[in-house]
Amino acid sequence: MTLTTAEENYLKAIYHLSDGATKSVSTNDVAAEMKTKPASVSDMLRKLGDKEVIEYRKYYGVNITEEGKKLALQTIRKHRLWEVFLVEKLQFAWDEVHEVAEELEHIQSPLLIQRLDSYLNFPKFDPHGDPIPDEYGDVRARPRLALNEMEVDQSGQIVAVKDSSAAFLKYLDKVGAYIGARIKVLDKVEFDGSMEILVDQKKTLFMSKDVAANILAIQS
Amino acid sequence: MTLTTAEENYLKAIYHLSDGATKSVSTNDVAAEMKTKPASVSDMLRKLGDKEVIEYRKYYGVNITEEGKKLALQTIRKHRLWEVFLVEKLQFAWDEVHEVAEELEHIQSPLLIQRLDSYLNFPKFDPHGDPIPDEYGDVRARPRLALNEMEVDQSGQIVAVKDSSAAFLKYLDKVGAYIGARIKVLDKVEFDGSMEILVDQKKTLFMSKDVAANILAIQS
DNA sequence: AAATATTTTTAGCTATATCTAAATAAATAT
DNA sequence: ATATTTATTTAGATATAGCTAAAAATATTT
Repeated sequence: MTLTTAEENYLKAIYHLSDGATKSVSTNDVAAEMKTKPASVSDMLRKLGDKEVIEYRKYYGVNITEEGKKLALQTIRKHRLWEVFLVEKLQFAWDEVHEVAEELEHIQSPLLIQRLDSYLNFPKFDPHGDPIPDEYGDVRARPRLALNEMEVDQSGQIVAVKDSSAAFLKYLDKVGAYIGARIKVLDKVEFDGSMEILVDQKKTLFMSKDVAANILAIQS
Repeated sequence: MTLTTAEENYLKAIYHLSDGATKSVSTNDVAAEMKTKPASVSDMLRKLGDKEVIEYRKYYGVNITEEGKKLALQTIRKHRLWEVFLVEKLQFAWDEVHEVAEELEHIQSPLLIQRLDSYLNFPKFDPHGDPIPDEYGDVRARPRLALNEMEVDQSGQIVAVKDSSAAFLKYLDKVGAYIGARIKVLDKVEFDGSMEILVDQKKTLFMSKDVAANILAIQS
């Protein structure tokens, strides 16, 4: 099953709106997400239904099929790998990558994606901390938890931030925390919830509970 | 002036067919190059004429304009930079890059190309030895000459091969010659035209006139 | 210079992806 | 349970990019 660029974009939107293929999605929601008119969406849903990537019952919204989920995850995989490339290799900022990745994700070449993945050292998360599905569409999305929820002696890796304001990112950069950093909780003060964190097995970092609550990590 | 992907491809074809904007090009030639029908080409020529990237006189073929030349060179620049990326960074083979680069060249992001250029260290030639235009469309295509036309003590850089058969490429690889290699002519035997070449200031290479005639270099 | 051949264009059709306006189905309120 | 509102679909346009078949212009032969 091959999809056009437009179909791929719609399918991706439906996948996102359906919260990873669980709930069903309305025509209006898709129109809002895609910034098109409901009439255009109806048309596209019929097409995607014919291709059996969604289950479409007129007037009752759509559910993504297993096949559709697989295709959507492939597109998401490509998008996120390109984001990693743009940030790590071409020095793009977090907020500059989305639009370009939106174009790059539609390049058709399995070899290209395979090689890119390898070149980037098989990253598991994109620069925003979102997980990158593997080539079979599996997302090994280990549950993310805020740093303040971790216990003393637990180790993990920073994968995202809740607050992505310039001020907060600047602060993180200054203290040497970053997406991908390996961390370990050295101490947790019961009184105010502030924490002592070991970063990359060398730097020690003190942070308030407020800061810790805005940093997301996976346990390892 | 912005062009669609299809328009960009036609313009590139016209640029190539017109031998770098000199001669005029017929509808049939464009149709052959683009693998479409002359009727489709007529339509497209009218559009490109309206956008003033070509000068179109019905029944008399087209000439590319200065504006069109600039745009075509930008597309060519992007194509060739991506080819360098695919070969140097993602280990693609020479003959695997064209189709993917054909897709990548249409990504619209000046920043992306600027950064890619810098990341690749401002290459002047693509993996086939074709020159990469700069961001103003200037092609500093220093004249290429066959190795056997160079004189003793002259230095240069290998930029292309005439014979790109697998056998010849294999041979070159084996003896340590490659696109981009810096070379110097150490000796030239008058009797049979065979040559002694210094490669990258370390390896010395003996080659027959036949081989030398199939290697293209620029002088430095 | 007229006839023939070739090239190019036009006219009309198809498919994708969008739109607006009108019609219809479903959901909500009275 | 009927009326009203909201959501969705259908019908009929538009633009791009392709096609075939027929018409027209140019080029080549005789």
